[in-house]
Amino acid sequence: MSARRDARRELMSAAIGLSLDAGFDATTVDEIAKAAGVARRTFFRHFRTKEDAILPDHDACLGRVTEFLESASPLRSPLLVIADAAGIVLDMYAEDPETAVKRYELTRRVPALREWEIAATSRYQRAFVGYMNGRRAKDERPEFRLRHEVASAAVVAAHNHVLRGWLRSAGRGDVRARLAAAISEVTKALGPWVDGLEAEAAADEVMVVLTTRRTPLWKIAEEIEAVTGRSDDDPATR
Amino acid sequence: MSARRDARRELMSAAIGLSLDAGFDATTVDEIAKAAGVARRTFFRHFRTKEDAILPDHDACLGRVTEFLESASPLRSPLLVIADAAGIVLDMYAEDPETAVKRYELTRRVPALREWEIAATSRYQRAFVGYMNGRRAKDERPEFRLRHEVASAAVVAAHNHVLRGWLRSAGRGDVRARLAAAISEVTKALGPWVDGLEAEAAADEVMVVLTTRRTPLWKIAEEIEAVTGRSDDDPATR
DNA sequence: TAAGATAAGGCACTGAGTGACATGACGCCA
DNA sequence: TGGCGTCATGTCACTCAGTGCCTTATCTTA
Repeated sequence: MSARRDARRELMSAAIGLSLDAGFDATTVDEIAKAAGVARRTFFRHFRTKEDAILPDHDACLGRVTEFLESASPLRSPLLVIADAAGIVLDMYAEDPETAVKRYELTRRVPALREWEIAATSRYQRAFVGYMNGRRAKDERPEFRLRHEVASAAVVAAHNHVLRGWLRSAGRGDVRARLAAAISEVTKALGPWVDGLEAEAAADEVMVVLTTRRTPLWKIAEEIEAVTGRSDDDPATR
Repeated sequence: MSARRDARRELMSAAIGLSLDAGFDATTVDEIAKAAGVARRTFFRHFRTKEDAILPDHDACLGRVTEFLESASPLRSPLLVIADAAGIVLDMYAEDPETAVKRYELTRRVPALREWEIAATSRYQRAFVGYMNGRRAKDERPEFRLRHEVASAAVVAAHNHVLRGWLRSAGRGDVRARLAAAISEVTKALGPWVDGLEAEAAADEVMVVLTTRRTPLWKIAEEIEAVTGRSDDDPATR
């Protein structure tokens, strides 16, 4: 089992190293396998394609994202939930800045890798749309569908923008903070529009707050804010 | 010259037909070429990849789009300009609904085609971002960059949403009208945010209107509306 | 009609990705 | 200790996309 992990890691770093050195297209799977000390066939046991060996494991990350979405509180604003989900993706990159920067260097240069990455981000976007539609499964008004598409695209765009900026700066600075800032910008513009009609309905909804006698008021307020996704300087609920 | 066009068309319809019939992956380039009555090598003179032969000519369309963007009036709202540019893409599909529906059927089933299409749409999105950044090249405030990314993503998402809906309905109904409606929705939400800071600056700008004595007032008003991208029921300028 | 350009054919080659089968390491149980 | 199943790996052979190079046909223009 540990041998397997090692082979995978060896193959990844060999693929990235050789591609940075000689170019992605000029690097063959044979060379990568040889450099990693395994057989060519083993390469394809670990990675579906050559691109797979270079880019981060979006399959696994998408799994974490969908899991997160499925277990997200139905009380929280959908827009904020998908924003948090985008944070999971960002974390994957932030976990290993050095490799992330190397990968970025390659995706900048190799069209095939760029397209592969774009396809991956679009899968996240589809997951976001699916989640938002699910949150309003009963109400299938087409206006909602459009807004969910646009909101998901906006969150993904903000995420990508922040990520690219961070990678261009060689992985320095606090990405998460920058994402939070960008998301708050997006939320400011899209929040009222996206949960506009839902907010109308929700305004009349009874909300049950379970807490203890001892809990300080500010903490209860904080909880409600986190769950409903609003804050006192939010124009929608001011 | 006409022979070339014919070969290209033959190859496309053969590729689409055979793929619909037997599946994209199970259809080889040899078979497509044979069905079109040309040599295998000729196929690759017309199309870079097998996917290329199935999907619409996004290269050409992207050319039209960038040309349109380059020649767009610098007075018009950037958001509306890219919305019109999205209309150009939609027109490509609307031009031949029957083929568009067939292609949609294939992209739904074949991951490789889906990813190809996604990569194509992302190129449009990059063009939109480039255009918007160009419009504000002097002002490089990062807030703008983010907003341009989000706005472009939103327009593309709206376009794709409308396009998919139309294709699912087998190409019936007025796509352009639906796109206009969706874009107006998006503009409602994003307009003030996207050209927010520019609007502040533009509010003080002197505007020179060149017209003739005879031109009726309503026509001048129409021109100004078209050029500045606002209307009387637009909350931003109401 | 000759010359020159341009599209198409023929052919051989590289390299990604797959399927079938063999081997070798490791743990489990008798 | 020996037999057994499992799982990662290795070996070999194959298909097919995509490319380079050279040849052949066709069409244009002087």
